[in-house]
Amino acid sequence: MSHDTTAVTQRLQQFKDACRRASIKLTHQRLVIFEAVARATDHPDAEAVYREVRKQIPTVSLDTVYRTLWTLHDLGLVTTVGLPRERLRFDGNMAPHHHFVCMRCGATEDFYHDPFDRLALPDDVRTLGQVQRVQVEVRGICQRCAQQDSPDSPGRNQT
Amino acid sequence: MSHDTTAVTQRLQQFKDACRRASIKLTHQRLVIFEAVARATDHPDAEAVYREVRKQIPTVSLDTVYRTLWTLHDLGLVTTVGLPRERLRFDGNMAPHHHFVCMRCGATEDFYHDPFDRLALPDDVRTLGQVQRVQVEVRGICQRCAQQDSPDSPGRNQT
DNA sequence: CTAATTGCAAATCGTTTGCATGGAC
DNA sequence: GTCCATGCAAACGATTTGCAATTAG
Repeated sequence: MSHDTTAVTQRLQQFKDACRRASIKLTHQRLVIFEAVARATDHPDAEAVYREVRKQIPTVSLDTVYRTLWTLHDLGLVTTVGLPRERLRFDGNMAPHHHFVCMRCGATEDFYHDPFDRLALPDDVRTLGQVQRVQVEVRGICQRCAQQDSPDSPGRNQT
Repeated sequence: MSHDTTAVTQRLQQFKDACRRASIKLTHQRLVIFEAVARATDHPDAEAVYREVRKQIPTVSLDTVYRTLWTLHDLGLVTTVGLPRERLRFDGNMAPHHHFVCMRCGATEDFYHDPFDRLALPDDVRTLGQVQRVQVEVRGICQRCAQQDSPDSPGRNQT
């Protein structure tokens, strides 16, 4: 299972353009790493990308993969599932609620909105598995971070 | 800012009951730790809970906090933000999409559903910060894990 | 009294960093 | 030729584990 091939090709071009614009070097490893994440549909962790990339570049190092993934993230070409650079967080609120997550500082605010508590799921989701809970995740920049628009945590802040 | 006090008291009772039912010991540290997470609204990490608990039990150890939080998680009294025991995952799919996340194995599947791409946010969310993206997170147990209903990863699987 | 739980210290594992070499521009 | 990017190895930090002492039931 992979994303539409044309889409990937298109995104490859996007990547090259982005490199030129950001004037960072378009290296072989970067290209292969980007292709690996762009093609993947399973939200791979760094190790998984590493394994994939090694098929083409047996000498890549894991840290290059990490560095490149963050670079792609900074270019806005890749996202993280959940919060980037996060540690384990616990939530003692068992009532139905939703989250506003600050992509800069990681602050996570609860909010309540009944309509979101009873979203109608499309049927094909049911085929994926047995649903336990549905939550809306709003990503953005929180008030505090938005104000001190000066870099709170420089770089790595896109979506 | 803390949750409704009555609610917390109520949950404390729930906790005691849960302990009895699960026949695990109701220790002082467990009680205080539970109260700390139940009262918190900021999705604390283990360290934050630890700091809070130390105010009442200066001798607790951080690992007891971790162990207890997982116990609470297993009892279904506490959730994690994002996936429990997760590592950093990347997502190369920049098109609007949503996630089905398996709470047992961590597999994350994309799904597409236009209506979810244009959910109307309640106004009070705007006050929290500048919104960048809205995503629906469906938590559950994926097909594969549901089938092999035998413990794939024993314990730590509720929501 | 017994088995579960705690606190401590050491181990583990994912991720990051410093530095010298190599490669893109 | 210059400076950025890579690979290596070592550092780091969050989380987990083994073990002996302690305590709830």
